[in-house]
Amino acid sequence: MDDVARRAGVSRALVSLALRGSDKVADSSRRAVLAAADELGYRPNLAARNLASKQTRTIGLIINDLHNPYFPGIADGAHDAVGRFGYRLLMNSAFLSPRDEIAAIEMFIDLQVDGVILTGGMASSKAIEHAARAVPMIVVSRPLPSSLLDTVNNDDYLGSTMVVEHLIALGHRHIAHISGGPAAGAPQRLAGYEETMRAHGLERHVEIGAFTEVSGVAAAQRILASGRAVTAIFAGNDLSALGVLDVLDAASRAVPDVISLVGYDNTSVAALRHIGLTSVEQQRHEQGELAVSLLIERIEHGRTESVQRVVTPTLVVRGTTAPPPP
Amino acid sequence: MDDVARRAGVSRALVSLALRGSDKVADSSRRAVLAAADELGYRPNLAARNLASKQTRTIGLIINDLHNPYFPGIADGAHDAVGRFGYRLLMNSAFLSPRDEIAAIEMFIDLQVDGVILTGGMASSKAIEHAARAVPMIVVSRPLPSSLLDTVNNDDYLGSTMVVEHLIALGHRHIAHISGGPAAGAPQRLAGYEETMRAHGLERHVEIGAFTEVSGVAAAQRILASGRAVTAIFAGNDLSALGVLDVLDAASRAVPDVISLVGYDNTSVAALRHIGLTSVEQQRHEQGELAVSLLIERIEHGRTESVQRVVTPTLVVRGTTAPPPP
DNA sequence: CTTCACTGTTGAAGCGCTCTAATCATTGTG
DNA sequence: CACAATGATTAGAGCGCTTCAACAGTGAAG
Repeated sequence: MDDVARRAGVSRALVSLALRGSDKVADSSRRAVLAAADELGYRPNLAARNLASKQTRTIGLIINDLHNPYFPGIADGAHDAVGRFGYRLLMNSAFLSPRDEIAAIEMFIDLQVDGVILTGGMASSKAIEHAARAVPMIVVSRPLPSSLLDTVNNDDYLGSTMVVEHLIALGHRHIAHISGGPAAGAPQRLAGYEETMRAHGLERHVEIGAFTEVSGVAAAQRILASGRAVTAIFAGNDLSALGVLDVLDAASRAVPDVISLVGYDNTSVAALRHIGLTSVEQQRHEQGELAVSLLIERIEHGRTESVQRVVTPTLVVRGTTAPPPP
Repeated sequence: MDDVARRAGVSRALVSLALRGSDKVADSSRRAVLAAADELGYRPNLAARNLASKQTRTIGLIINDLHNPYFPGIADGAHDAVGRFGYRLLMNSAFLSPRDEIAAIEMFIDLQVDGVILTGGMASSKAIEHAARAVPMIVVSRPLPSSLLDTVNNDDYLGSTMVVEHLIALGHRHIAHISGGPAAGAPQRLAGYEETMRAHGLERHVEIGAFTEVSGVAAAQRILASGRAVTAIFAGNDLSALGVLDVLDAASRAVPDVISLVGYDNTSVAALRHIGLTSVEQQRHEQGELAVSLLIERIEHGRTESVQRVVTPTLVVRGTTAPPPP
């Protein structure tokens, strides 16, 4: 920076101001500084800048599982929003391990990021709240009520009722649900299913599974083995729906002619033509954007009371749902 | 840090040494420092540490496209290796934009990371080489020969010959290839296909596409429309294979009974039971690990001559390949 | 005893920036 | 023409750590 100052014939302080676009720098000096910096190939050292200014204009995003096609949409939204606010994004993954998840949060805190977005995740709420004391934090796609942090979630209950209403409107009466058990959002989806079925006076049929392909396979096999005349299956998420799809295929139950199938999350796999799974879009892009703007409120306007935002999902109808056979 | 020093009854310098596990700290002092740090909940400021020590023990990983299921495997490998070397990983995405890709690299340089791993990517080799002058860099899964950086790639030529040999061994003679055009690795896969076909005296049938689902759809339609008696299709990657699968399905050409289909990359989608696509595993975990250790060689042992490592792929046979119909 | 070689510890000088308060230059005002 | 007001610039302290050279303290060797 001294070199740039010398070359531009100004002081180091002015170089600092000019480079950050201060309006109290004369146009002539600004041009001289910019030219000198360019000629010297000067790039400011962020560590020094962060240290001196005590802020990084950086937001840390922790992706729970890189292999899960659900999360990239959130990252996209965050990326777009962050750019608008003049911040930058730094990412890390929890690599599906609560240990690594906490390590990622702590690393961001040590790096002095201005805020942290945590997606999904399995770390204990105690550990997360502890971290939230050290940095503005928002948890996305995991219902985690806390007075210390904000949350953004899709309305899983509503999304679930939309699925069931769709199936009922098609004429289905025997609809089974494969629940994700205790996984994030699963209880809400289960509740939506149960309430809607009850409201329509229909009998419920729930299999407890998980949000994985194999659990979908197992649950589908149990449903077939039960002998009950199910005409539609509402899987807790897309991945388990794919497991179901495979079982139905192997058992020669045509989808959707004999059995309709619905997933949840509207992941890229569901959108593949060859799969064409009816699913629920959680507005991930919007969730990501919302997370950033809520974080900025805390960072720049010092908000401290916690906010829980809910986003409205939409049903994406594809080829796996149709009226039941006569 | 001063607080910790005071509480432990030592100097700040010794706190620094103790916290970093120096062996020239008396056990008693070390315990005192650790206890004091713990009681005070002290966490060192990384910006300050990086600034003072001029190293970050951090490696930056740039994922070309978060939506592409190919990349997480590399990240996993890098994550594992980085831990073994006592470094930490920081990630960013190129969000499929050459602009953002360069921005991500520059951000890492500004943050003074010790090394950068670039996966895939579309930035110009000139821009990448320019960045490689500022920080040790390695490019993974993109053939980019340069004396300024290292590369790790899967042997696409070999993988491609393995696919063709597999199909020929099954009895296929009329094998079409859908090329990824100029995409990373595509020319090598094309060459492997052409050479192997030629070596066996078989006629080649190449459709130029891209590494996307829609391009697979278009190419498959062209193949069917050509009227040539193709019994096997080797798609350039899994995604385009899925497009092919859908077209074959719609045209009632049973896979693999009538037509065999092979992809490339062995992504998680190929592994889904319902898809079960025969594909080529690029040893992504190994590529990620290798990238880190090559980077460490540059960082810690000052290696400057460039290294190009090639990893041997393996064929993963699943349900989409079988002997051709009689 | 003195000397020497360690081991353990510390004071102080930076690392490369930002930011406050002070200074300098210029213009407008009475 | 002095003076205030405004705008542009700068000196220098400081951010929280590392690191180097210097310094005690200790026990072995002479």
